[in-house]
Amino acid sequence: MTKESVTINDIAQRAGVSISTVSRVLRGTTPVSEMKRTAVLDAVAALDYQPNVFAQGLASGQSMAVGVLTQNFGSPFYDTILQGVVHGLHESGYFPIFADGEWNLERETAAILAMMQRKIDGLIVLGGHVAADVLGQYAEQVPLVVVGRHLPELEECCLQLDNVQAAYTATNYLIKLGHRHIAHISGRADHPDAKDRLKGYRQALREAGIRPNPGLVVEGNFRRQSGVLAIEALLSRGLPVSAIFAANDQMAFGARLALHRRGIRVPDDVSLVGVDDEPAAAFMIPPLTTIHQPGVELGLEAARIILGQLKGEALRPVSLTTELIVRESTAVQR
Amino acid sequence: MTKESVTINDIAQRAGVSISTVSRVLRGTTPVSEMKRTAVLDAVAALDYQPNVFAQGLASGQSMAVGVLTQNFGSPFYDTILQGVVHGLHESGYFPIFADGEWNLERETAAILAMMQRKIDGLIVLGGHVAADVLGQYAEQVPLVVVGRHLPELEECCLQLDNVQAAYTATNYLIKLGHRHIAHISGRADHPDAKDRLKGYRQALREAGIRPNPGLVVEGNFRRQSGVLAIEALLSRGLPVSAIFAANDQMAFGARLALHRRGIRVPDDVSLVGVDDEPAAAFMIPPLTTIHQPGVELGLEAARIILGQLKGEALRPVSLTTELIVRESTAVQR
DNA sequence: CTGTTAGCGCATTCAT
DNA sequence: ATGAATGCGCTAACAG
Repeated sequence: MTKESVTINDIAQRAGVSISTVSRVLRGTTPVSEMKRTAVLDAVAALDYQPNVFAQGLASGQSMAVGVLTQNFGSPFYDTILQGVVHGLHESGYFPIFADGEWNLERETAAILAMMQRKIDGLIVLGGHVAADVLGQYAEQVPLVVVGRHLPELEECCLQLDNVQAAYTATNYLIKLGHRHIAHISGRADHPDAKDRLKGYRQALREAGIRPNPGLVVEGNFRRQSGVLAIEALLSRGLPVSAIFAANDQMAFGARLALHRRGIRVPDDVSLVGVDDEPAAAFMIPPLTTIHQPGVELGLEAARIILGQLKGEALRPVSLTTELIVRESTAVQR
Repeated sequence: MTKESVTINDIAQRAGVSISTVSRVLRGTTPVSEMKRTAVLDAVAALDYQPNVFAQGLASGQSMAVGVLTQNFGSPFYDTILQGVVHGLHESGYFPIFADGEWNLERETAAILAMMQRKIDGLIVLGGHVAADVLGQYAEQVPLVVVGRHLPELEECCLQLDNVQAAYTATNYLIKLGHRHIAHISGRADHPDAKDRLKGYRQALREAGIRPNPGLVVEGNFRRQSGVLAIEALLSRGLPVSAIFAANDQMAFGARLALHRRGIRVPDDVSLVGVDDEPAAAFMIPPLTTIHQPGVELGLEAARIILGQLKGEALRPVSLTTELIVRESTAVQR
C-alpha cells in the first residue's frame, strides 16, 4: 500500500540471476560466485531494495524482533534498563519492540500477547506482575529473560539485582555514620523487592547489635507521594529517628520534601539514603545519597542472553547478581 | 518456529466453511449468514486462533502498527508524550512500535528506516533532527505527525506547543515579581525550541520596558549539567542577576545546584523558573516553579490524528498549540 | 554453485 | 452469501 516497492524479483532480473541466488547472497546462507554476488549487491544498491519483513517472516518463521515489556515509560529505573537493551540489541540484526505494562497486570498481559502475536523471537520482561506459570508458557515458545524478579520456577531466566545486599549496604552506611535509630520507608509489603530490601535493612541492624524496631518501619509504594505520607506517619509516632533508609529514590524525594516542610533538614538533622541512583538524585540539594543500580548493565546483559539463545547457545546462564556501590553525597555543608 | 499454530484452515475445517468465509467474518468485510458466522466464531474460540500477523500484513499490505520515534527513553518530557500515545492508540487495533533516537540524527534516521521496513502504517516523530525533506518523503508513504517541531514544509503534520508563549509566560511571571535583571539559560542556539523560548523571553522583557541584555543569556543544551555550567559562566560575568529563567527544568535543576554551591539560595536570593513541569520539579526543595507542558495531551492528539488519517479522514488539522500555565512554587519560606 | 518449485497464512477477486 | 483460485514477497528444500 505504501509505494511501488522493489522486490527480490526486480533485483534478480536486473542482476541476471534467479531469485534464490539473490536470497542467498542477502542471507549469506550458501556460497555464491563472486561475480553474481557483486551483480546482486549492485542491483540492490541501485534499486535501493528493502526486503519485505512480512514476507521474510512468513517464509522463515522468524521476525528478527525481540519484545521488551517495561513497567512504565518514564520510570527512571526501567528506562535505564531499556537503554541498556537498546544498546545490547544494536547492530545485532534484531529489532526491539517495546510495550508499556503501565504497572498493571491486565495491561502487561495484553502487551505480552500483542507482542507474541507479532511473532517476536525473544522476550524480555522487566519486573511486573505476570504469573510465573504464564511466563513459563511463553518461555517454551521463545527465549525469555525476566529482569528484576526472582521466579523459582524460572530460575535460569531471571536476571536480577541483589536487593538484600543493596539495603544492607545502605543501612550499614547509616550505621557506620553512627546512627542507631534508623527508620525504613519500605515498598509495598507484597512486593518482592520491597521484602528483600526490608530484609537487608533488618539484617544490617542486627549485625550491628541493634534490635529492629517495627515502629520505625513505614510502608510506602515506591512512589514519590508515598514518601511524603510515610514521613508524616513516622513522625506522628513520636519515636526518636536520626536516619532514614528509603527503599527507593522516589520515596526518598518525597520524604525529603515532607521533612523539609516540618523544618527538618537533610542531612543536618536527619540522614537519608535511597536506592536506584536516579539522575535527579545527584541534583537534589544537597544531592541524595543513594545506592547505584546498574540498570544499563542489566539491560545489556538481558539482550546478550537473548541473543545468545537465539544463536543457539542453549546454555542458560545462572541468575546474575550485580554489585552495588554507595554513591556518596557531595553535599556542601553550610 | 514457535509452536504448532492453528491457521485459518483449521478453523475453516472445524466450522465446516471455506477459508474465505472465515476471513470474512473475522474482518467483517462482507456479510455472512448468522449460522456460519457463529460457527466460525466458535471454532476460533475453541481453537484459540491467533491470526498470523505476517500473513495478514503480506496479503493486505497493512501492518496495523504505528511507529513512534522518541528522543530518548528516560527523558521526562518525551516519556510523558509516549504515555499519551500509548493511551491514544489503546484499543484502536493499532500497535505502537517505539524506537529511541538517542538524541542523534544517525540513530534517528536508522530507527525510522527500521520502522518503515517493518511497514508501519503511521509514523509519529517526537522532536528530533531529521531533515524536513526526509520526513516529507515518509509523509508520502504513511500518515505522519511530528510532535514538538515546526516544519514549514510540513505545516499540516506538525503538532506543537507554543514555546514563545511558554517562555513569555515564565519571564513575565518573574517580571511581575518585580525582577528587572532576569537571566536566561537557553537551549542550543540552533534548536528551534531554544530559539522560540529565547524569543519569548526577550519579548516579555521588551514589553515590560526592559532592554534585553545579551550578557544575561547563557547557552546550555537542555541537559542538567549544562545548567551547572551556565550558572558558573553567568556569575563569572559579574552582572547583577535577581532572577533566572531556564529553558527547561533539567537545566533549572543544574542551575539550582550550582547556585547552592555558591551559597546562593533559591528563591530567597534569586528566583528561578523552568519549563516542562517534570515530576521531580514538584519534589525539589523548595519545589521548582515551572511551566506546565501538556505532554500527555500531545501524545493523545498525535495518536488521534494518525488514526483519523488511517480511517480516511484526509482532512489534516492545523497545527495545534496548547495552553500553558504557571505552576506556582509551593515553597515553604524559612 | 545455481535455477526451479513449493509453500508460509491470509485477503481478495472472481465466479457461482 | 460463499467457495475456489490467485498472489503478496520471500525462504528453503529440491534437483541439477
